[in-house]
Amino acid sequence: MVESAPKSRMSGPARRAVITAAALRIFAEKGYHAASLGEIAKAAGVARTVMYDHFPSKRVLLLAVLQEQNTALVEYIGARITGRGTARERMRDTVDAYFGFAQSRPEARKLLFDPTSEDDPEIRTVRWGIREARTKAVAAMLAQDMREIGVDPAEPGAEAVVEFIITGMDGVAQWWEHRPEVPRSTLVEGVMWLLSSGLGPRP
Amino acid sequence: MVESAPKSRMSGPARRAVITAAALRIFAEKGYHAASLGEIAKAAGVARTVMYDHFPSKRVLLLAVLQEQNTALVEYIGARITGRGTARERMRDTVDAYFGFAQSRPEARKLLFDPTSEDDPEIRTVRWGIREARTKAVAAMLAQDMREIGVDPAEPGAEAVVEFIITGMDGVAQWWEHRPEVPRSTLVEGVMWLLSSGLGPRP
DNA sequence: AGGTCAACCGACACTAATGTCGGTTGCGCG
DNA sequence: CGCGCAACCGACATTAGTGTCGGTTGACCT
Repeated sequence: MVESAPKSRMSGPARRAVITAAALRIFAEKGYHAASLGEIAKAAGVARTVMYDHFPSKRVLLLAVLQEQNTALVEYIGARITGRGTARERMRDTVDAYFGFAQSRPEARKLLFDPTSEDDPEIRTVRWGIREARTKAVAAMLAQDMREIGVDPAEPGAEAVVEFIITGMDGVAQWWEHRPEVPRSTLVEGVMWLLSSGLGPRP
Repeated sequence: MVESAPKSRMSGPARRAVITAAALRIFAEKGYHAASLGEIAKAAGVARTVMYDHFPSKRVLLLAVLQEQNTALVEYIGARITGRGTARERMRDTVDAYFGFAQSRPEARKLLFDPTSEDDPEIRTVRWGIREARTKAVAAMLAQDMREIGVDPAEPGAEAVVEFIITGMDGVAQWWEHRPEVPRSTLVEGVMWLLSSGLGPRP
């Protein structure tokens, strides 16, 4: 054989990591259906059929990537939220941590939170669970503030506001990808400003 | 032939309308790639190949649906925004009109504004244009308010806030689909409350 | 050293989708 | 009435993607 390229043979876990990394990129860029295993395999530097030595199907591969990135998110946010300081300080830290995650892992943010209309029921369920976990976390943070100003966090209007805030943050994160020169602190200030005083005068 | 079902033969425009209506539903439900022409044809009550007598390709069909729904949106919002009243009143009317659109045409909202990662460049361009038009409209509305409170609408922080508001509204609209019993006015009040005073005391 | 396990791959079968072609038939219009 | 256009359809060609199978070979372990 005139073979020249010494394709490195990796250990199972190492190869799996390479594959999930490639899959994250491709899935985030094209969406689940438009992404093909062949393309992901190519990006991971292996033949297409090798995929099946590591993951039983494309669907399971996506689910693995989702789980992986979700734990990465939890670790990322958790590591930066000490839980110290006033409610406002903790909120600010959380907002900042979320933008930090969006900055350092844009594909992960996209894959985890962009509302792509998916037909597969299990995928739908998993993604909804991830999204809901985030919603709950934010709602819990805001519940205290709301009670203090005399608003029942369980009332529909309050829930809607929580959704507003969460998806609004995502929107800012998306927008940020097109304007990476804007410093993170500017985003945090803008969000905190709106959250604390609406369109009223800036403090 | 023992044919019994008298499949009605429609005029060209009428059939096209049926097809785009079906396509809107299926595209919104499954996304572009997961939706198949066969399925849409079935929903429209015709054989699959009839699709090609009315639209040259699946891609063009989607673009047609997008244009159609976008003009529907513009008409819907435009018809409800008189432009009279104070800035706050107009803003309230706009928010209400948007939720009205989301309520009466949930699939259209989904198709037009959910950020699905699409690979086709032309589709991407069209959808981005639609989204940007909405952003511009909102930014123009808010510019006046911002100037009045001493904020330059062109500064990055202000832009980010506009993105926050727009995607936040979308988030509320999505959430509303799961809680349709909540009256529209509650959503409008919630949004207006946050926009005018943040998480401060409700007026 | 040599044997075993797993990483790796090419060829194949299968499915589902898009798009084409030729033909048929209902409906409007002179 | 009859003529023609266009709405409609079934059969086909083609492509692209998923998942399977058998075989090869490198690396580790005793």
